[in-house]
Amino acid sequence: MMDEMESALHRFKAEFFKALGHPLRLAILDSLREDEKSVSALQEALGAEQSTLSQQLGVLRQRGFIEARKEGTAVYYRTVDPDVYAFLDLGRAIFERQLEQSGALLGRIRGEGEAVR
Amino acid sequence: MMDEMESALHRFKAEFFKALGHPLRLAILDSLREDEKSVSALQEALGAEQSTLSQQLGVLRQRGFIEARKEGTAVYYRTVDPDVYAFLDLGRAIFERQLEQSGALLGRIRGEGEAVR
DNA sequence: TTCATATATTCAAATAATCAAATAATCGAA
DNA sequence: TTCGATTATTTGATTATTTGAATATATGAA
Repeated sequence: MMDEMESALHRFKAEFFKALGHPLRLAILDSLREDEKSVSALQEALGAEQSTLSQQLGVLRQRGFIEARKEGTAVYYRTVDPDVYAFLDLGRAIFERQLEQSGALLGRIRGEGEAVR
Repeated sequence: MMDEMESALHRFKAEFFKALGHPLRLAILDSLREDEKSVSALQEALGAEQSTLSQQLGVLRQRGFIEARKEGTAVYYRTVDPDVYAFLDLGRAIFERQLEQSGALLGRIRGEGEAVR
């Protein structure tokens, strides 16, 4: 039987993965790869509702993925630990293999020339 | 604005992460690190209800993380792509740093000597 | 001040995920 | 066959997550 400590760890890890289990949150992180961005810049870039965006930014901030800097009336978000991108990219590699195996729709996603992450 | 292809990719990736965003599913994967295991062995090891376990095995299988082999009346599950463990471990490293930064409860989890994943 | 802009928070509704009990399906042994 | 063991599926109840509209808050400019 699993001991308590181990399952506590699994609970924490699950929280970590859950934070990444949302399209908009992934899009936000990708959007912050090169530079910090203001909320309105993200809104423009991602085409999300203001309140929705703000809420998902809150999730990512709570879980420690991003942090905020205030400048006048704007708030700029940036990635706390750039290593998450290595992690996300490794995730992509693995999940691409899964898709390939299931003979899936990767072609459409991967596209040609397009630098898609 | 994000184009459709990119957001489709984010949706797929989110599904991938979401599959990992559950304590029992993580425990299952960890349990399958070294060897395949039957459902009843997992049930014993993880202390989960039979139906709950079977359901979560189904999620992991659907998403392509594990696959099944039938032997008599037992079903043995194994990890499809062992590289997911490198991925999970990298995830752990990153999320540990997040915890440390937030001054958190990692000590208790990490324990001494105990090989916790 | 007051106003406009940017962001966060609250709220309610809709949807999705989780759980465990009950039932079904499968298989080997008697 | 029938029985027992193993696993999967269905079901209903519960809880969690997501969404956008509405409202609140903060800040700088006039």
